[in-house]
Amino acid sequence: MTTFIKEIEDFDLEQTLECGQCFRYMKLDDGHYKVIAHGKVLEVMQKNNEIHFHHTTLEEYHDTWVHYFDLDRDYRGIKSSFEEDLVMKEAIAYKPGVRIIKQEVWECLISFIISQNKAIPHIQKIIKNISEAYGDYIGDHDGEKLYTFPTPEQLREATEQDIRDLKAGFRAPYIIDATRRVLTGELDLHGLQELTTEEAKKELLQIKGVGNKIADCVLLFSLGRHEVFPIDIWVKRVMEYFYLKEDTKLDAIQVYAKEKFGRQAGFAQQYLFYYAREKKIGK
DNA sequence: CAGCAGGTGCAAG
DNA sequence: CTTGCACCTGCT
Repeated sequence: MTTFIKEIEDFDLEQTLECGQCFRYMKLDDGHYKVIAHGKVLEVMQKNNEIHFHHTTLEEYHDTWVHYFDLDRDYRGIKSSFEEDLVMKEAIAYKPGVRIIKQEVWECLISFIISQNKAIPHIQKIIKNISEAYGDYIGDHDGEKLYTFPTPEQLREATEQDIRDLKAGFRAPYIIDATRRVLTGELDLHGLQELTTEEAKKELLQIKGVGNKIADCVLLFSLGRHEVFPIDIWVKRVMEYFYLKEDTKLDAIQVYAKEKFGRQAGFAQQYLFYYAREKKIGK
């Protein structure tokens, strides 16, 4: 175990972790981050274009973190493909170091089920509550015990009331439904990788509490379907404000975005989302 | 205290 | 098929 240093362009650790796509990270006083993913706690920091992965190995870096942070992809090329669009150019210039994290499918699904009608700190709190109650202990931070996000098997005995008590509120039955579907084999999480985007989305939409937006988030943030364009309230606002100039139905925004951004739409979504949320565009 | 937040299900038109 | 509203919870 040692520190592994990677030099990289077009990547900003803070922007990538805090752009709203993932929830299990902590910023430390010294600017380091702790990230919980893949059953591990990663301590990581950025110094200019160097990323320092602490207490890890070259092997773990290659097996886990390079994929998690999407470090093999050419973001320079992706960004330049958008830059003739002046809105995109502005959004990219604002947070040029965002990358799309590749999360574990199960955790991503439950995280975005929880996200509905909630702000990020609340989402993080509920995920933490569920992890502490059902996940595995994986270490300490500042006197606090850290836990993995529980597997469907670990959630097997949880009742709706149990989950409700962890502050999940009306989302509790949705989480129970997702767990049940995975445990019975009705939903094959691993199998989603093999399906087309359209087929995988259809599977995800079977789950109670999963609609268009959450299904798209799972497709983009855990299944690597970079052509999907999740539309939440901020993306709706930013699209209406800069492009459509009037109140527009989600379906129509979807069509417009697909037309405009093509198979890279997911990346465009993330730059636009972050820009809109930070600048409170259209609010 | 009422209103609202990174949506969705459900009942009514 | 489209629209409007309730929904846990916690913060303003």
